[in-house]
Amino acid sequence: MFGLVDCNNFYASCERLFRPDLREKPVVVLSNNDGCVIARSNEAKKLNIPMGAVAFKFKQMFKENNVHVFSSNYPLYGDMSERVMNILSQYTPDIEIYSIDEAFLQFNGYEKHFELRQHCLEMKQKVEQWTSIPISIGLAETKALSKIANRVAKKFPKQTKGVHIIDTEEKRVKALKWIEIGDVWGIGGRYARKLRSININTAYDFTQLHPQWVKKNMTVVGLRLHRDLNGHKTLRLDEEVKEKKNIATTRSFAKDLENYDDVRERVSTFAVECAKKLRKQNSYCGYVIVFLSTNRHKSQDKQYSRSIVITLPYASNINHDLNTYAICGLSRIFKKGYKYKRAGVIVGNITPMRSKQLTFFDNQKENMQSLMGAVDRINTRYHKDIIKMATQNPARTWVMRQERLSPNYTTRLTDILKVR
DNA sequence: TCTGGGGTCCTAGGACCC
DNA sequence: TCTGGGGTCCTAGGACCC
Repeated sequence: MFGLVDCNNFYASCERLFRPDLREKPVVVLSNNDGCVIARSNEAKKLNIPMGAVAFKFKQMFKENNVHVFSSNYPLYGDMSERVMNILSQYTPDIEIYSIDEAFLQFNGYEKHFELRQHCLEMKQKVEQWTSIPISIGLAETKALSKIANRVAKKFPKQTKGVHIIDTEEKRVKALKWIEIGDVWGIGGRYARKLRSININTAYDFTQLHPQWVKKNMTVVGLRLHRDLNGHKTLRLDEEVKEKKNIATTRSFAKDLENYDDVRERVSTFAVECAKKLRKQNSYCGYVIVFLSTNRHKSQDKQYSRSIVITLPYASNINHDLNTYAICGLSRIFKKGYKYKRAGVIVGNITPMRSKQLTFFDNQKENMQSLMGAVDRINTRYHKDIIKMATQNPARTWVMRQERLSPNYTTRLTDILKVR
């Protein structure tokens, strides 16, 4: 059996951990730059605050309804996620951490020793006791079905106590007929529209389609889903923690930027951040992509958006290298006369450091790695990046708009809760 | 004033090889 | 009238996820 564990309203639940006064109160968490709503407590959902609601448009509404608003606090969420995953992995060795708030579990041979539903109820209770994060669990014979079982558990908490198991054909059909096509894992907006246009409205309708039609119109990805939903184990548990294939650092700016130097400063910072992420996973990258764009929401402004790929002469993860090539890319795509809203650096063709391909010339100097090591250690110790590239103007402190940031309760000594 | 950020996989088609 | 067959690699674009 597969189990899918999903933390309920994860970010909002994290914000409530150290704020017992917020229990049963509407809580929302905003995206970077406090742009839009990305998590809502049940009470906030009841107020009909939609996912993705634009924060400034709802300001008044939040005030009138005493909605507690938070900026996103990723150190807190990341740490709580790790704690939850650790508890889950005590219940089965077979676990795939699928996202910050979700994990697939596999239970092989448990039926001989455990009543699975009971086992999961205990697991759920343990997670809630140790972390205060409420979770829902879906169980079924395939991954895609466990995902659907999870939705049932979440939608009917009273009847299911947060754990739903699809273990009969009758339950499978019932769940598939209940779930709308657009809510199925793997069916996004485009496919949902296409399927509805041929009168496929539920997951069940989808399972009745001919496999060849699915393959032709939705590629093998759709076909795998089709098989999985029909109860044929197709998608497998992916336990391996893989090195990333791409790493990105991208941001919207709090204000529009028009000057080349201002945009260059941002791109420089993004490039250095990418280099840092690469070193953290012991990899090099082979190319750097730089992109920039104007504000697509302001249709009255002239629009411009471009990206460029710069292939490095040798694989690298050195601040200086990535910075140089990123700026070189920017200089080729930057055009004067536009109001820029967003830019980013993406690195790719990532290879592990242990298998570095040397070139005839241009090999980076040995001592650069030790220099980067020292920079990382110093920057970690002082919490912020006190050593920067000169292109990252230290006088300019670009801060993200984070007006309602909670403390790093669990990851920073100075933020630990005081108990008098 | 104000609309997020970071990922993956698959396919078709072009360029190239012998 | 008329010019093979079998490959690989790379990239852009389209779909999806949380």
